[in-house]
Amino acid sequence: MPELPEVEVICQGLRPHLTNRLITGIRCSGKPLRHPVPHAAMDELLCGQTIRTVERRAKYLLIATEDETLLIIHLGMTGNLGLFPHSTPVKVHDHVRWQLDNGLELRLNDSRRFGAVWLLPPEQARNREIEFFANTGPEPFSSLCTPAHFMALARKRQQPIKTFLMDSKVVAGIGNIYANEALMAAGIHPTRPACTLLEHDWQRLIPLIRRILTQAIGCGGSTISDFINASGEQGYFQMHFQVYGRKNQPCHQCGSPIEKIQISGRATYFCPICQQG
DNA sequence: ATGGCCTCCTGTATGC
DNA sequence: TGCATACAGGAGGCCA
Repeated sequence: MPELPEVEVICQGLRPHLTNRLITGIRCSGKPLRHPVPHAAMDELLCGQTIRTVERRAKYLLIATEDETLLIIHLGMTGNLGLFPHSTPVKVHDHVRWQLDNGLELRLNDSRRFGAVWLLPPEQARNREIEFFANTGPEPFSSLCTPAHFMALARKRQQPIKTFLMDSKVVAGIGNIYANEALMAAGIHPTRPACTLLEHDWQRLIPLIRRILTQAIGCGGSTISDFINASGEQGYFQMHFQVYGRKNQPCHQCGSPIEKIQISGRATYFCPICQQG
């Protein structure tokens, strides 16, 4: 899926096109995504509303209207959002289309249908951190992301640090790619038990997580197979991967072959020489 | 409470 | 070429 950088790139790309646009109609394929698409609720609460803000929280895109109704979109593994003229032929896996008053429509295309769409009425939307994001950890860039935060949650966690970083209850937005890359940058072995990281480890790791996410956003995200931004352009951060997808290729730091293992069922890449910490 | 496994679904790559 | 199998950016549920 799009991880935090890819959702941020889509969010920034869509914002100028969606802000102050009127939603005039909603079309659905009828196929469920992760959950049934709330078509009727969107017809009732979203149609005729003007979009005021477009934001990101974790890997979710948040689109709020003038009366503070909140449309929440998650892209799962293969979800893509793009703007197209109404007349553009609908593609296979175009599951939701939000029609706008300027002849364009926002289309959610998702072949695997692991994505999801929710609609929160104004009251719930105002309390979204409690109503919807109660189990979502702080943003990586938030001042809440301190060594103390991570150490408190990791205190009894024997699980691998990589799995811990990917736990959205711990910190939002870090998926498989950026967990791999951040641990490489910090020289930390991905299987190291989370509870064994000391304060100075977190003091090093947290800024590296932020740096990598920032660089990825600056590159327009990472395009592995099918990620494209809202304008249909690819991202280029994959050119900067140090470990992800580089099994048996030489480490850019020391030249030894990058190894690939499974951790909690997820592909994990690391340099056995550079990541002994 | 913790951690590992499985599932949702489709497309693509790989191997026989 | 054709078919079977493995694997892929997420995340939540279930079970030990």
